[in-house]
Amino acid sequence: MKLNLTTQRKAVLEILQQAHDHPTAADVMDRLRAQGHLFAYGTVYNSLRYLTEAGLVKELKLGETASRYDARTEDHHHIVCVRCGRVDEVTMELPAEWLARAAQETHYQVHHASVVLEGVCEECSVQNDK
Amino acid sequence: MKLNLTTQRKAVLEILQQAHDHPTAADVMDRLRAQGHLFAYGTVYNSLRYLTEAGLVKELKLGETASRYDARTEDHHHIVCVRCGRVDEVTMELPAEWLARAAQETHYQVHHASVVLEGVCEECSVQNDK
DNA sequence: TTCTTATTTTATAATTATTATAAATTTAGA
DNA sequence: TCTAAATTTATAATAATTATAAAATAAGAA
Repeated sequence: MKLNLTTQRKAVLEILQQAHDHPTAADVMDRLRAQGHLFAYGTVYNSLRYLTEAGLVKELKLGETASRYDARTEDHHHIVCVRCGRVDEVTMELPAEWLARAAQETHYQVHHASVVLEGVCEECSVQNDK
Repeated sequence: MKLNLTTQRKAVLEILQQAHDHPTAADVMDRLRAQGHLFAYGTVYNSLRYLTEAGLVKELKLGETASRYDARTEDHHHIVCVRCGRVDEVTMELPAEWLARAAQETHYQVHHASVVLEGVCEECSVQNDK
């Protein structure tokens, strides 16, 4: 499958590559608009799906209602601040030994692991340090 | 806050306690109907939220479109079969040392961890063992 | 018990995130 | 340049869930 990066797909990808947070489709839409790009909503979703299937971005389902998107495609985990909703990366991998034991316990072939941590980010715990 | 278990809330709770899988709201609705209970959809959602807030059940957001519910309230993780969608429990805890390192890396106070594994369940890998 | 108030259920409408559809536009290759 | 394929657009549809307001039920005070 050859890659077909149209103007709108490229613009969406660039938004994600420049983003330090993990924007939702609606966030991407807003940022495109801020750059003067007025694409159809469907096109943004379509682009996000295309880029995801092409392996250029990852779709994150962190238990919120909306998916988030991430241009960092190396496998990694996430941590969500329960106060402000901010999402950060966790680059550490789960111990292979732990995964092996999980496979043993469940009798599954384990292909993939995703960890979502919850906690309070540094900013929030400084602000509200009661 | 005192617990107010109405007929409908009790019925929903019992469905979840008897379930070996991890039913969605729609599944719960179906099983209630199969028992002759015809509650309003909103009531089922309302009951699920009530029971969740009361700590009697847990809401699982595993990256599918619909939430699943679990009457097992001890903290545990889940594994999803990518072939058949079945969900099983993983009772092993993450190593405290791993969580501590994650806290250090992210500068978060980590409150909670949830692991979702993906793989192929025993049945599916036997069936389709190409 | 009866009256009053609070809680809950019900039916329905509204909302949110997302996907589907069909026409119009753009792109690419013959 | 012509034709076919792919893509964008605008809009409608869908799925899961929440909100609303009226009706029903439960609980407490008199």
